[in-house]
Amino acid sequence: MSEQHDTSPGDTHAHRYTGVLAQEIEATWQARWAAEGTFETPNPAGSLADPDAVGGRPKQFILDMFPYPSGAGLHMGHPLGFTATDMYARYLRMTGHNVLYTMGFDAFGLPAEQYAVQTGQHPAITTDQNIANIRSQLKRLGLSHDPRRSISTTDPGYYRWTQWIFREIFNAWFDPQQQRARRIDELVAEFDAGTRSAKTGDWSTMSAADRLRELDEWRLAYVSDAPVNWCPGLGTVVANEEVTADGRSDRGNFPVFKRNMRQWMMRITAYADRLIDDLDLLDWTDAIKAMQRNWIGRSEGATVHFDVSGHDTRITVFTTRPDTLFGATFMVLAPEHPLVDVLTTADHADDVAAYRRAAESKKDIDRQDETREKTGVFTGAFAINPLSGARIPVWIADYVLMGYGYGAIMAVPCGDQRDFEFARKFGLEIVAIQEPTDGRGTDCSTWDDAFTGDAPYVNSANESLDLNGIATKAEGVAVTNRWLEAQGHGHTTITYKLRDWLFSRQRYWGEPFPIVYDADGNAHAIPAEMLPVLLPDTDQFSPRTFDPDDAMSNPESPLDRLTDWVEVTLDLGDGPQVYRRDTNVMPQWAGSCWYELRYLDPANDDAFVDPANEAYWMGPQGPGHPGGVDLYVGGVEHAVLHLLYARFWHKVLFDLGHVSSVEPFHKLFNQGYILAAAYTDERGMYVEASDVEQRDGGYVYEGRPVNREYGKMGKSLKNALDPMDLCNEYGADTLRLYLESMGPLDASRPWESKDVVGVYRFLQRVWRNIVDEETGTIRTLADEPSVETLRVLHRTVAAVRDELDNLRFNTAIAKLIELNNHLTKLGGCPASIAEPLVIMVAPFAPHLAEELWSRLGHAATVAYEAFPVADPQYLVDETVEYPVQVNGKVRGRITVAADADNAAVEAAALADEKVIAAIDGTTPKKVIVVPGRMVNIVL
RNA sequence: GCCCCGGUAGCCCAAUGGCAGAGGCAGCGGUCUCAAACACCGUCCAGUGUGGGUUCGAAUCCCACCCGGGGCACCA
Repeated sequence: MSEQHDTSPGDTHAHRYTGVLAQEIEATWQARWAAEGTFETPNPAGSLADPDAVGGRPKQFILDMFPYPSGAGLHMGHPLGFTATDMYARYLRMTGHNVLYTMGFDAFGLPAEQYAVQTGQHPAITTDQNIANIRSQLKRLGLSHDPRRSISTTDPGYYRWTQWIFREIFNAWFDPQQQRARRIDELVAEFDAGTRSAKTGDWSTMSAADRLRELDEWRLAYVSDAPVNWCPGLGTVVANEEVTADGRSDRGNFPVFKRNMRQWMMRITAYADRLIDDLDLLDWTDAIKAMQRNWIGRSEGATVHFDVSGHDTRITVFTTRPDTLFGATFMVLAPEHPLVDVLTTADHADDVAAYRRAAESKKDIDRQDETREKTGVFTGAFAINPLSGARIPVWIADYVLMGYGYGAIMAVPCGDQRDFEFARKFGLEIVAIQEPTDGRGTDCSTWDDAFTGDAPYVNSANESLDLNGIATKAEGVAVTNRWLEAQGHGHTTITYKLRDWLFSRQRYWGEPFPIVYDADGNAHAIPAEMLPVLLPDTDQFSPRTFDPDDAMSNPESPLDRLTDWVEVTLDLGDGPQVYRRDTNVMPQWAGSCWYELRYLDPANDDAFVDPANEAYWMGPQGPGHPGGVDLYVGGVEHAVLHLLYARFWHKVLFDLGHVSSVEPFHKLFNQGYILAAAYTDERGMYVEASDVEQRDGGYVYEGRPVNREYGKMGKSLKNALDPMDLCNEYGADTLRLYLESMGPLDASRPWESKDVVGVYRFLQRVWRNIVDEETGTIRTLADEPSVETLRVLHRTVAAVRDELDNLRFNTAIAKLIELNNHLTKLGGCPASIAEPLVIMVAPFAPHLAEELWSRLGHAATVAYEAFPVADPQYLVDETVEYPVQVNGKVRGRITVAADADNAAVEAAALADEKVIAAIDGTTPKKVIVVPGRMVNIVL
């Protein structure tokens, strides 16, 4: 990978476009772009304002998911997305747009902290070094960023505003009637006026401390003592979204335990409906929308109350199938359900206690193993089915989860597979309440599984409710819900899988909370003018970590140790008092929840963004348009976490009047992964892919045969390639072109180093068609281009525009290669074609294009030259060749004038010799003429 | 198990329901070279995962299945 595609010493092509020349050209133009501020983008307002330069141009805000500045630098996935957005941004500039395009760094987080723990070096230092390194790598790729707008989430000038937004969220509540966030003082005013009742008591008689507690019940950011994901191996709690399906931490892969702890939460659940509903406003793929809908998990059904025999209490359940209530033959509580203690009879107490102990000790991962048999025990209690009046047994079982619905279910074994299995195992009653449509009959003892489809109801009537005869679930549900509501047994309900967002972490390298506690333990937000709360300096970066399996350990934040910092005297309005600082830090997601907004106005000290700049770059583009970034490109791995959190913050900012856009990211495009061959030895361990040799149709590593597979390029599969190595060998323009020509941007594709030479040859031919390889002078052809050449040119112009408008870089590149191949066959490029060619190449290979543009005699950059427009007269041919099919098989070809009508085409087809032979005297039943396409004769 | 995405030449990939091929790689033949590499010129290569259906006509639309990738999952 280190050899360069250079001319050998004896080569006479002194001016051939080689890897070495490419790098010289690239360095020259990168320096010039930086010196001239070529890609600085004007704002309508504020410190970057230049209203004249903004002009009447339409705007486009093109955004990449910003990278974590890893010590390893960029990996190949980064330039894949980044060059795609760069090509698009450059194209948009050449089509008259004011383009905002820049790059920042998501620089808080675990890796820098862990590196600091290992080396003793402060994470701020390594972070700065890594950012400097990545900036130079980005520069080498020729990305047309506005360098003035670059930010890092770790910069106090940035996280000041992250803390400020947290403060806004803390000082806001969600009004369920208006379905939006409002300021907390408006809630206080409603309480004072008596127009809204408090949740925890009578506001008018509450103590000051109780009133603070009441407000905490409403705040969008609040401290809660609730089950959280405690990860002893990391020494911190983590969010639901950071726990993998098998109950381990996303980072580090340590076991995670559910524990009650006092932690900061964000009330994202209040926004569940809007987060689902507003997906309809977005230009995202259905796949990503489905993932978000899935994660939020809105489920419509009913709450139903069951009386308990001999108790003055009711068991409340959530069900999506209230229409099957007549079939509820038992109930199941989660083992942790608070009613278990109340309901369990003396003779079942030992069994229940033993079962609860066993369930408690199980990790989530064990409880989620779906293949294992159902378990459970009877409590001895009986509930009353409100529809049938039947006495039904109450069990506990760990297939019912405390964290969903009410932690209790009504079991309808005939209509729910889990309940069916449970009933079969423990011999509980199964009654059919529908006549299954598959002919299995209504004797459930013969059934193999539950029946869940639409079917007429049977056995489903009491004195005041009759479902029998109804044939659809939808109607059955509606009728039952009306009855439940009328009888006071329940009501329609919507539940969500989405939980509130656990927002605090017991780490060092993150944003400190802008929160202090008074002597009574009440939380107070630090006034905006006192921000930022700087992350204090220390050389003890590590939280206390524990045995990964020690579920009962307790978090200890690194900031707890800094007693001088924790105790602080502030005047929050009641005179100077001693406060205790919050010692948590925010999760890494915080900084990425709003970074796109800071790009708009990065140096603003008065606001996180000037409203005029937000409205210009991200405001709604018309009625019904949600506003937001015009194009957001990044990996699908952020489908839930980042995108959900950022949407939530944006909506809060919208509700509070800080932004005009309803959504942050209008169009989202997910790039694919770069895959590469990876090799495993006989133990199944990955071996260094670059050291594997191909031999006799097999693959060998250190003399031993290895297996080839494909996987995402990266460290873990030992198949990573450094993009900078490619730049060193061929130059950045070749790398850019190769990455985007491999396939559509959203497809994952295997890297094949041997294929890179294809696009490299293309650039070499473009160069050779314009520049003499011996002398370095321009060698375009003086002759006017033929009509045929003009047709190729204008078809290419039209096609490249169309492909780029739709982000199809691979086919756009193919069209340019086609044009260039045509020119190569001519023996060179006619002078009048050179400029449109160079302009069209510019978005893809900007350095090469700048160099050619300059050599063609232009002093200014090509970056703002108008992209060619196709002349329609060259897009149509004078004649068209039609294939003529007889019964769907091509039997002949005719050439007719392009403007011939269908009758003329048909006549010409029927007159063709080969067609006449194929028809063989029969009279065609039908002749289909597809204008411009083909003729089909049906016999 | 459920939900997405994909399956076209040896490989990566194109193809508004209309002649299966735009582009690249590899292969093969040639030019250049003492020879090679680079470069250049030319050229071979399939019936679109499988089985049905709709249609004058299907890679494309519909149904079922197979394979690969991703997400969710005892969510009531």
